[in-house]
Amino acid sequence: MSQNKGGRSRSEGAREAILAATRQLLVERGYDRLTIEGVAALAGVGKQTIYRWWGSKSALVAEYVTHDDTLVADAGVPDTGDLQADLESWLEDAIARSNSQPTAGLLRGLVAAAAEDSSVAENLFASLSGRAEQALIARVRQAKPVSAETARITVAAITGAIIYALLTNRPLPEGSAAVLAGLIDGGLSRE
Amino acid sequence: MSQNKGGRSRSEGAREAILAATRQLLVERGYDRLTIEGVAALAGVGKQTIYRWWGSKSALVAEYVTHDDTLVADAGVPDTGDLQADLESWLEDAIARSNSQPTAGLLRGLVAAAAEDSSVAENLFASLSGRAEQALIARVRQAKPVSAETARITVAAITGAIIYALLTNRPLPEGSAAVLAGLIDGGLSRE
Amino acid sequence: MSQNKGGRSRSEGAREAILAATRQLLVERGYDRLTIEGVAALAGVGKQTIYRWWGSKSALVAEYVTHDDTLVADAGVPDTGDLQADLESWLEDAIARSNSQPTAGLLRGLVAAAAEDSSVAENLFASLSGRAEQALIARVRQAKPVSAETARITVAAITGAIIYALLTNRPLPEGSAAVLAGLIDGGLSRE
Amino acid sequence: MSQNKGGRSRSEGAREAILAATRQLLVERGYDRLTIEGVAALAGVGKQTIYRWWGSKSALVAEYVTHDDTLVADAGVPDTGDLQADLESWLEDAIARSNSQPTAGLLRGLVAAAAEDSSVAENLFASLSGRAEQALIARVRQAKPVSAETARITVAAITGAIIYALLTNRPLPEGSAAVLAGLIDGGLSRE
DNA sequence: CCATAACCGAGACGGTACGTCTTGTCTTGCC
DNA sequence: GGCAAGACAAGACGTACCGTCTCGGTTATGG
Repeated sequence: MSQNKGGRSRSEGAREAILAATRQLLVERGYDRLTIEGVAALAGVGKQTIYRWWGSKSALVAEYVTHDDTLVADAGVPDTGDLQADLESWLEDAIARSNSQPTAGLLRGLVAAAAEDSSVAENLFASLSGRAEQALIARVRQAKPVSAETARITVAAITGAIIYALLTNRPLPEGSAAVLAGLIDGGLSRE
Repeated sequence: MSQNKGGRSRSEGAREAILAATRQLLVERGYDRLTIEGVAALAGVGKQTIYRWWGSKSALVAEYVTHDDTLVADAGVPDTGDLQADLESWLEDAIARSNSQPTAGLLRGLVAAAAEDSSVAENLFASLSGRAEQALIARVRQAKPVSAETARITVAAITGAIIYALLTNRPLPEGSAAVLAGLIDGGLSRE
Repeated sequence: MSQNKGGRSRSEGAREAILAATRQLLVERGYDRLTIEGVAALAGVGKQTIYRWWGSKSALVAEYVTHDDTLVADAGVPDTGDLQADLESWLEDAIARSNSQPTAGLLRGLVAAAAEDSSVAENLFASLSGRAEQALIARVRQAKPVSAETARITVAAITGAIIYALLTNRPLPEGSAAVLAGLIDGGLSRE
Repeated sequence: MSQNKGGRSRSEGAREAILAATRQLLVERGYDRLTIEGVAALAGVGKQTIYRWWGSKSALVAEYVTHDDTLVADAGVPDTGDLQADLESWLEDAIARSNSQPTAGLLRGLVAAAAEDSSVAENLFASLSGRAEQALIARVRQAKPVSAETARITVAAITGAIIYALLTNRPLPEGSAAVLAGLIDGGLSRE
């Protein structure tokens, strides 16, 4: 039932080998020095198999992004009743993850890919911050009487701080989670 | 004294034509579809003239970034005594600039370049937010009794919000400047 | 059995187009102004297709030489019993061929190629005079009691006279075939 | 008096350094891998100095040829009264010279240059065999009642045999001088 | 149970761009 | 004005990948 008429089924092994090779080369070489030929060779696969199912480098990266669960290990924001503490612990985790190699290099490659190709951007942010973003926004609005838009901008500032640190190669220091959490808690209280 | 020993002097006209062509192609095609051959052809210049002085695509973009004054038209933060109002008007301007075409496309290309190459990142953020960043940090610390590090993180959150909006193709809405300015004013008052 | 393992077979059409383009450009521009890019463009072929199979300009010319049958239209020396007459008619033909355009220009190009690259020399002389040389030597030794070496030198003198005329741009005049044939017949009778 | 108006005279040192460098590179790399830049660098000279006086690679080689006396060390054919013996000793010398390194490589380069460029051919053969050719022709006609044309063709055969050996990388063996001399003596006696 | 059809690895194809090398011209400053 | 130095526009070099197109071979139905 997986295909219309006769014919061999798509190879799941090839698909996984390709996505794994994509990840490895993205880490090792970055987005624009990532080549389809390199992926094919590393995955032990013909180029045509890649072009058959993905069609372009960006489509490949776009799918890789939604497929790798380790990028957003824990999307859920804890709820102990203390917004400040919950935000802080979630941020602590997110910042630590974005600072550790090889994740940092991988993320930089993905940001490059997102900047070059809007479909990658779509998937990256849906997957990376998207789920967390919704949770964060809901959590914030639960505690503070603010509009959805205001909450969204606020959350963008937090996510943006992490990306900005990544791009400028200046990792966020120890107490950053507290500062950023305080930004929300204090900043929004006035509205 | 224009050069050490014998030999023709470097052509200033060629240098300017190359940087102008770099800008144009960055806007039109983005960073990874920007080619040295394309720049050379558009600038009416031999490829060797580019490689003699820059050596790589990223070096070319890195210099373009520091050379283009229109990227950071007004780096100075106004000082009327009212921090909230000053931040808001400065942000209004910065957000408007990052939203207008073709600047938005150009910035996306530059973010891609920065993500791929750390020397571009260095120059881009030194030039783009660097000067403003220092001014903002100083301004904030003048009004609030916070550490330099805290101020830096806070400013990163604001800058990051703009970049995040750019990357996700979701322009910041009207009232964003006020929200972001309020973030600082309210968020830091608790420290 | 057209190839070892998987993969598309070599294109015979491309191979022929490349050799034809080589010939045309050799005639039009000579050996050192013959470019691989020019051959590729004229043949409607990617450069890599040339480099895949030949690897250098000289290898290309070397194969062209063994491939073009018109260079040595008739390698056979007639045998009417009269050595002098047979040599003369064979020489008449060879000289006429080397004097006619565009063959003369082509031969000059090939001599240049042979002088630059010993593998071209190998193939050129194997193909051009090689077969004829063996026939001539055999024919001479059949009529005259001389050593193989002596016969070889004598034949080299005849071939050399034609090449020398070509190089110096001084075509051999009418009666040359008779003079050269007489050289053998008379010159060797003394041994 | 060496120039029209004011200004520095042409540097004889530069001229000689250039021709010496031309010779060296011709031996080391052959004609088509000889570059003007290489000559300029080796001679310690600006490129313009070469272009000012010669204008092209072939002109440079063409002048080098007429300038190097070692190419035709002894142009005179001895005259002891015995034509066969005189020819033989002259040929012995010529063959030995064409077989010895680095002269052989140099000659191959020059033949390549001659095949590519008719002005080089002109000078090469005027210089190389020209003087000797006239002497040989005169000497032969003094002994044999043949036309100038016949003598010229005969001499071409001898010169050609040496060039042919050079091009095919098959050095003429020991007794070759005698065979070639005999060719003339015997071959022409019938006329 | 075997023909048909879509998959697979491999790799040649026509192309584009790479970064380097050389050409012939043109400054530049010293002699 | 000659000269060494060297920047310039142009364009070929040989290599790396692009995305497409065969090749032979391998699963999978479905007639």
